Amino acid sequence: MPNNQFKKSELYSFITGKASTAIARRLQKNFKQAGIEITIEQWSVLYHLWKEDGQSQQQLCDATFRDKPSITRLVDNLEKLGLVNRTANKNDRRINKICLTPEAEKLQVQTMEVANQTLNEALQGVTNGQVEIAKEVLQMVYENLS
Amino acid sequence: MPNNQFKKSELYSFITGKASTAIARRLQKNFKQAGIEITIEQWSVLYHLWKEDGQSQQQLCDATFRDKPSITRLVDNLEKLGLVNRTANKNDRRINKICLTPEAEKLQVQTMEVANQTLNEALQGVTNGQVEIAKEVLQMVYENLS
DNA sequence: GGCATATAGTTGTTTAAACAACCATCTAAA
DNA sequence: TTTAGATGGTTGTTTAAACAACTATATGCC
Repeated sequence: MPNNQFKKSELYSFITGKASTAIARRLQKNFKQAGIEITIEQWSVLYHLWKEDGQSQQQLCDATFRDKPSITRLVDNLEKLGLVNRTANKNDRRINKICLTPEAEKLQVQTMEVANQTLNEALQGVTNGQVEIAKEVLQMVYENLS
Repeated sequence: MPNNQFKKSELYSFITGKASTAIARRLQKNFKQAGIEITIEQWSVLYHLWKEDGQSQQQLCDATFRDKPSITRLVDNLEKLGLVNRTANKNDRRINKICLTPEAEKLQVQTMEVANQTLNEALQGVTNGQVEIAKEVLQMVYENLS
């Protein structure tokens, strides 16, 4: 196992994900400074609805890598905020279709700008090549464990 | 801003940290399978106490990248589990010295083995060189945002 | 010594994650 | 057609994160 020596020394920072925690905190802070009053978890759901509106909760589970109870409650809170609506699917009454409100549509441009800016802050001084490799590694980790 | 094009396409996965979430879940699962009944957050505190016992809560905040209330409650729970003790520092009564119990010492070898195994699962098929670069990128992200 | 300020830690509240248990609806097979 | 199993979603409970407000102790300055 040739990787072992190296892997051990990297154990802690890989497992705890300090970098992604740092990005998440900074994004939340930048949202707040921009007067955007949503959590990053709520934003991650909206992000996928902006890509494709009207998805089911199960589809949102797969897209956001969260379990069903988590999505139930995130949708609950987004509904309370007036950002999405649940409507029953007519063919299959088990399924909730989650749709964006006009209010949520308005947030898209603004939040994506903040998110891009945050990522630029995070990746300052990192080359495209390095980011490309980091992305590949993180993708492989994700696939190895899925 | 030459990186912009690339960065945008990576926005979501970088921000949400799917890889570190996946590692954390797998580690928790592997702990459970090994009959180890602690959370990964509790483990992360123990990890730093195994490195250096008797640290203050503030030192644990810095080491684990958590805020003071989080450490207060993690230490509360570790104390309830009989894994650490709080003792007052004699020179400065504001400071709690957090010390491992013999019970916690026993967990070290076992949990580090599970953590290493988990990391090997996660990094299967990834070369040392790639991991090295990923580590550098994540470290730079962390420093950029700290 | 007395007071402002900094530092260490705690408590309250909201949001979310993980996991188990649960209900409702659909599907497929006997 | 009825029944078993699968699928979509909800609820309950514990643990943790984030943030603000707070208490207690220490330090430095007048």
